[in-house]
Amino acid sequence: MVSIVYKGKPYEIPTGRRFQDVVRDNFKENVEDVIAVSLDGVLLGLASSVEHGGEAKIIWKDDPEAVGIVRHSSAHLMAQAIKRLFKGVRLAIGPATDTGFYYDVDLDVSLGQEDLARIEEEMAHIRDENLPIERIEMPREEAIKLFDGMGERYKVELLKEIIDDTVSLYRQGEFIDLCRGPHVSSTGMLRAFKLESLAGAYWRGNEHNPMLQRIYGLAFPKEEQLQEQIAFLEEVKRRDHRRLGAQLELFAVSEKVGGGLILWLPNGALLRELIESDLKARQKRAGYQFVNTPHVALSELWRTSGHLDFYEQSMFPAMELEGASYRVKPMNCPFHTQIYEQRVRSYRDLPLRLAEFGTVYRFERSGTLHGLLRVRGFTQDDAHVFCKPSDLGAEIEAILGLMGEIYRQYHFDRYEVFLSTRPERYVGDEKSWDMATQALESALKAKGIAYQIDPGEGVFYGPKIDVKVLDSIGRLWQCTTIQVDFNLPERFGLSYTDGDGVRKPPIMVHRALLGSLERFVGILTEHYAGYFPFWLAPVQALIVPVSQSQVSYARELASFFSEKDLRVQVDETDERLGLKIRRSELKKIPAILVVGKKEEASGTISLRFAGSGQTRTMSREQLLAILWTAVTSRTKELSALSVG
RNA sequence: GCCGAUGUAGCUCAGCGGGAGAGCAACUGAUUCGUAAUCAGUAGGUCGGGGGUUCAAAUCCCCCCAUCGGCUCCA
Repeated sequence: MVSIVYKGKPYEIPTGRRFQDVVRDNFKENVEDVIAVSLDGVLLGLASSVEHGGEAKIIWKDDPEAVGIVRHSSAHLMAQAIKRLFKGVRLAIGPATDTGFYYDVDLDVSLGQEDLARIEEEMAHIRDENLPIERIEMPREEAIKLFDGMGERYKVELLKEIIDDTVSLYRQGEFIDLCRGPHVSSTGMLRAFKLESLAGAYWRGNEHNPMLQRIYGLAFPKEEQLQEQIAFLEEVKRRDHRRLGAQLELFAVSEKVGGGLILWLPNGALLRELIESDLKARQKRAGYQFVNTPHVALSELWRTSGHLDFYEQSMFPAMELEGASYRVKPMNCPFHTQIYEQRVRSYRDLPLRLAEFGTVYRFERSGTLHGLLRVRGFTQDDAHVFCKPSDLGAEIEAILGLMGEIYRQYHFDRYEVFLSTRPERYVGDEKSWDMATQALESALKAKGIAYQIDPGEGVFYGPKIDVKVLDSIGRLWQCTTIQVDFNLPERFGLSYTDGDGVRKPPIMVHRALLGSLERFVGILTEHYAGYFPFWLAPVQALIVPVSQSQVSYARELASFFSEKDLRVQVDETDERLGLKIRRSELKKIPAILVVGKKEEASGTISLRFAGSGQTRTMSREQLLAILWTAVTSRTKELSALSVG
């Protein structure tokens, strides 16, 4: 007998009794809605037996702990369905994910989309069979024999690595799987699941191991949550920058040019130019000087910098010409060290902040390319700050400040900060690493920025701060990176003369605020779902005459606004108003300026806000004031501005 | 790079051994229009590229390229 406290009341329970019975008979709760029990904070399935006393809490469907259990049980449900449909399948692992689960299986035939539907159907059958899910404990050796007999070699491999003498298995109907649990108490409790996609995955994530077939599914305790997730995925699809990029004519990739190489179309190039000139202005104000450097350099430079030792697999191969060997640049830093070297530097020159929109090329495996987000050629908003050790903290703080300022104007209100420490392969001594790491950490603390440690994720030459912004639908995107480097200055023999007349090596801080401009435009497109704020919109306003007779009035207005540096076009096509508005809406032009007989007679304009469809009539001067406010204030929604 | 899928008109897609098609976009004409699709007509394709099987290939097979979903990788 042990004592279990539930809702403040103690119950005397015999050991060995299953929690299912305890919940039903002792606690008098409806087992149907119970996912699991938490005993002193440890999750136990209803199929587990009572071993010791403690404080019990029931995990209901709505509880946050329920979701992981449901997903894990859904993975078992799918595995069972697959075993029924495909003979000779060998199961690998089937964990829960952020939105559902997956199971890796080894199968002689390759699965197709139709199989997914069949498996899902079979899962529904098993659900309807409402099979009880039982927990079985047995000696490890016995379990090995059992799975070996079933031909489940991956399970055997896993079992052989378990240290415990006793292992737990879960059984539902004819299906049995090695599993720590907990699980829901019957297959009938799994109501909300949907198979998503098929993928290849290496056994244990190692590319030298056999490739298994992975089936992804969504699973939630409740149907509404599943529907919400499906809606979210549709929203993600709607915002896909590749789709919007084509629709809004921002960028293209051409098979004839090559994968991962971006062609910026006029609209995208304009967007990029706006972002660049804003960045340039802000950085100049912050004491940066802009430089330009070439796209290739002698291989020797990359030898000196250490890239050929640590980074070669990401670099394009060498070009041999006139007995010299050249490489296309994967980074800008070595060039900036050479700009530093153009003069004898004194402590009075520091900090020296060299910035460049430097286009770099990195070889990415073909399967990893993805729109603007993963490319082979991209432009970094790069800079290198050369400074004295005593300046380091202030420089990092200044960078963090500049970063926050820039994020705000793109309506990224929240971001997460990661501090990456020394990786396995690194250059330099541990003492420098510790100093650099500490400098980053204290700058974060001084700025009051919360951060997480990312152990071993630093760059080979130093620790770094990575910043990921949260977009408007809650996704994280890596943008800013700030890396401290004691190594490169040493490799290139950089120095400055200090106040005491001694030559000392400077510290170099590598930093990119937006990261890559390609990537950032991709992120922005998804963040804004293609509805760029007024100051960024490639075409800011489209003047639409109601009929051809207002074309000259429309042209007159167009030159009025163009002279005030607004990007305005006139739709002169001989179409109905409805169609012209529709086309403008599809292009996501923020302001539609409708002019008909009435407007022409009164010298006014009817402003229609894209998206919302609201309209408001006003004079050209009033409109100009609104539009200019939208530009200077970086307003997200034009309609949010009230008439001045 | 690996696993799977896809590649047909500018875009979205149907056709899957025997006439290369639809809608939208484009162009021409009619219409002169009041806030998300006016009507009619015209033109548009080496069916991703190459090789093979076949009397005959968009369709079947092989190789390559690109894209998509993953895996791995992402200093």
